[in-house]
Amino acid sequence: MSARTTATKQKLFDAALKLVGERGAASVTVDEIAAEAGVAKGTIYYNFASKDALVEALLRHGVEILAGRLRSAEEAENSLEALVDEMLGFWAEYPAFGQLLVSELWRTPGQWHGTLSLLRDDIVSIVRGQMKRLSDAGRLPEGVEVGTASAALFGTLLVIALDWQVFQPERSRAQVRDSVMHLVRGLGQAR
Amino acid sequence: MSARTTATKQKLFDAALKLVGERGAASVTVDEIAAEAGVAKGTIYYNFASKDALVEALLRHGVEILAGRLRSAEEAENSLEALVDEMLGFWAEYPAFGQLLVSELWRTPGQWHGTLSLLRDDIVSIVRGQMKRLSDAGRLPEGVEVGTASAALFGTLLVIALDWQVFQPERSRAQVRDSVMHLVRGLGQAR
DNA sequence: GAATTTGTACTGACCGGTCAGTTTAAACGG
DNA sequence: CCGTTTAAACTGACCGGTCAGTACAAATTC
Repeated sequence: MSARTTATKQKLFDAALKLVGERGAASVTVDEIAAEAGVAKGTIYYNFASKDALVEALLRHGVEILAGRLRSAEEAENSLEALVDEMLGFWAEYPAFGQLLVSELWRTPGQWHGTLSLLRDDIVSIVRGQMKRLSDAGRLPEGVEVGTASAALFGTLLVIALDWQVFQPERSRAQVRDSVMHLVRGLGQAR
Repeated sequence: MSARTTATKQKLFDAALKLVGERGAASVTVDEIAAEAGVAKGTIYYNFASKDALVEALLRHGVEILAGRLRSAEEAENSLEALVDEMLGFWAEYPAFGQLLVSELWRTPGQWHGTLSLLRDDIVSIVRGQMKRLSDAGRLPEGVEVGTASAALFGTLLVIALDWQVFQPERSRAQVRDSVMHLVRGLGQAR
């Protein structure tokens, strides 16, 4: 794939992410994405088979970035706090991706349900790794199951980030992070 | 409003909720809703000004039911646990409403953003009431703010319920409720 | 108390606009 | 050159919304 092609796809991802995140995949037109990206409509269809294929690639691309960052964060500091912090940072940086994900992830037989299930597992399994460490160290309250807890933590961080941006934008990222940390630390240090 | 009209609107709500929850408001057609409800398309436009107006009415209707239940639950047993249990029960009963809400609630300038902000406040303020009780009794960990925590709890319950239904349907409602309760009890009894 | 009017709820064929996707011929760039 | 991009016109299916007309029951009239 040439550098030129890569640049074009990146422009399309940026444009699509902005519009689709704001208004939903179904109500954004291909012409709008092309205009936002400063690219001819034909270019979209040269690079992607269809509108759906573009959105699916966007989903994969976003999750890839998130997963990469989480692994880096884990490498730098092997703790649940580091993971939470990195994740919150990601949502702050790509709020539109959070909106896209939250509105598609739990759609039962949606067109991207298969893809999204796999992508969700990518992220949740990283979180689960850290949870497992806590569990093995006996630092998880009894009655809390690792599988449920890691899925819940991922979902919770997602909605807290969205809620913060949409309904409580006056709060600083540090404030939100600290609030979440209190909860997570409480979890990690119970009993 | 006649009994006949009420029945028709109820059929329309049921049909719209099912389809819109599954596939999103934008990609469901008015003809489909009419067919699902066993009603002619014209009937929809006789009862509602537009497709958007139908969805907005649906949103209000759903939140009304939820808020009503939460207030009843509070009356029966004045505790955070009772609230959580009732809420989880509601999401279990109306999963499609959860899907609708989660995919529209955080859309920045969406067509229903104004309405949804108010509806969200209805629910969150009920939760906040219980949180405040805990806070006044000194049973909330320091550093946790009531406003943030109640919004977070509402969002968290929503996504946990959705995640359960979509990705972990093998878990029983009791299991999920108990997991959440562990977290909430932990919160309520800290320090 | 039969005939007629009125109001309300509902029907479904139809219209006009929108949008995904196609086509083509020409330009660009490495 | 060949892979990529452009610009613009075009197609056709689809969909929100309309509207003339139907159904029917309750009120009104004679």
